[in-house]
Amino acid sequence: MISSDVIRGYNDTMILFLLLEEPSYGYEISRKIREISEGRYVIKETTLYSAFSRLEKNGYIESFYSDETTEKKRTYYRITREGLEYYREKCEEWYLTRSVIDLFVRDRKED
Amino acid sequence: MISSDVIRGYNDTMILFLLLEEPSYGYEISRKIREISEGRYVIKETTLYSAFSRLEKNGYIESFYSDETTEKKRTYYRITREGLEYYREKCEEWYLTRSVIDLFVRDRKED
DNA sequence: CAGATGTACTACTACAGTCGTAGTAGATTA
DNA sequence: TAATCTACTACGACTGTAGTAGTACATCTG
Repeated sequence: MISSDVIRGYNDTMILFLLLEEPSYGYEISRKIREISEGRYVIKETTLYSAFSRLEKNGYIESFYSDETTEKKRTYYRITREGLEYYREKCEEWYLTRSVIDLFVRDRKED
Repeated sequence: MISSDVIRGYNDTMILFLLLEEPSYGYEISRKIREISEGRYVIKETTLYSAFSRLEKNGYIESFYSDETTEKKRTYYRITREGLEYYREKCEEWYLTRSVIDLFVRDRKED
């Protein structure tokens, strides 16, 4: 399992990625991350909800309640225009970061 | 410029990578990181020195002073067996992490 | 029918790594 | 002689994540 200290800074990006597809809520996001990563990464609840509030505070996502009264009371989130913009920036940043770290991560001595 | 929150957790790995080549010291490590990354990443002094002390505390590097008395007083570091081990683990972790983040970083909607 | 499990959160505390700022001090270059 | 380079150390602050705990309702299982 991946230590989340490594993914730090990309939880927000993953959440936004999933919200691009459709509005969603905590538990579903969590489940999708686990599924997409095939269990390699499982986001902690605290991390997830603190990410939600941070993203909302920054205007990258908006919360709302489902119209259907039959449904369980839960908070849904949808991505905003600013959120999409931010997501794209993070993607660019990721390519750059990945290229830099790749330079330092390879075997040098074989002993 | 890359946000250092992203590389967080890989500063140690970069330092160890450079120490694999030869023992070195703060300023040189800093310079090499800047050079290798072609200026895309510049490690902060405070980050660097706190990484040194953390790595030494964990037994991944050892400090020593140069024999040459003519040389400027500076602390050198060399990587230990445990450091090499740790470096290898971080490399493996990186490949895994990279593969996971890659799944969430790609354009989904083109609007 | 009860109890376990799944869903959907909230609250609070703690910590590690990084940042910003500042300061020291000797060596080299202009 | 001043500016820049080298080689650090100290301190306080911030952010994101972790850990722990608790609430509450729904659904499945024996």
